Amino acid sequence: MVTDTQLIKGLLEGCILGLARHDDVYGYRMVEMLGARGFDVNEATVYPILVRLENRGFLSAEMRPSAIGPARKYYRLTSQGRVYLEEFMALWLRTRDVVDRILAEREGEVT
Amino acid sequence: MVTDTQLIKGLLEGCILGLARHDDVYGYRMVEMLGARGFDVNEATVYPILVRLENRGFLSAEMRPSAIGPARKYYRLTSQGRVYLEEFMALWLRTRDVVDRILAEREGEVT
DNA sequence: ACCACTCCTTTGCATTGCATAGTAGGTGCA
DNA sequence: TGCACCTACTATGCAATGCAAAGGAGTGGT
Repeated sequence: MVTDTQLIKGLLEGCILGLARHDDVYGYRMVEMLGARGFDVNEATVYPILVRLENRGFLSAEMRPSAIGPARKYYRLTSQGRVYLEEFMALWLRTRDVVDRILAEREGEVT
Repeated sequence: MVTDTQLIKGLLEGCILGLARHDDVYGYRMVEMLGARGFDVNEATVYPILVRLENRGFLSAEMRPSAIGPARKYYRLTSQGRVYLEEFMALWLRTRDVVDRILAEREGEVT
């Protein structure tokens, strides 16, 4: 499982917004989804991020009853959140390419 | 310039090891190299990382005189450091792919 | 009554990047 | 000599993040 605490700093926020892009999702479900995709993260990691994203206006929340347990807090991406997600994705692509380039450099290519 | 404080957390360490992979490099030069590759980082960010990597045995240091200024502290990747760099690269590739997959998901692909 | 599962919340800590500031060696020009 | 200007490393303190640990509350099975 991909779980280096330092490596995923800052990535989770964007990934969580990404998960809520198409459908409303509740926190516990996000933990499961992230795990299924390779991010073995803790609930105590995801929930504070959701609170933060809601406070910043990137997610809106709504409680809905569940048939099999306590009520769920469904999160929906706001229009502001959509803009922020776009910015995050652009930043991610650039950062990703910089790292890839540095790690791929061979002898003699150094400048 | 790619400079989201949170996004690059944990990435810099591996990138710095990567820069010292083929040739001995001194700290000030690394700041320049990172900047040239798209990471606009501060000296106060790079030097503590170098100290940390040296203490952990991943880099070895040696002072050498310079023709144009004060002596430079050249860092060389140790065999331990080489192993650690390999591990970092593997972790990076996995993490990168997970993020890419989450951000690329379209409606209906959600599970 | 007890346990397991689901779902959310809070507290406190370790790690990291970095702004800020300081120290110091060397060159070149007046 | 004095001074400006690079080069190069070091130290302090803060903010943001992930997360271990713990708890609470709802539901269903035995």
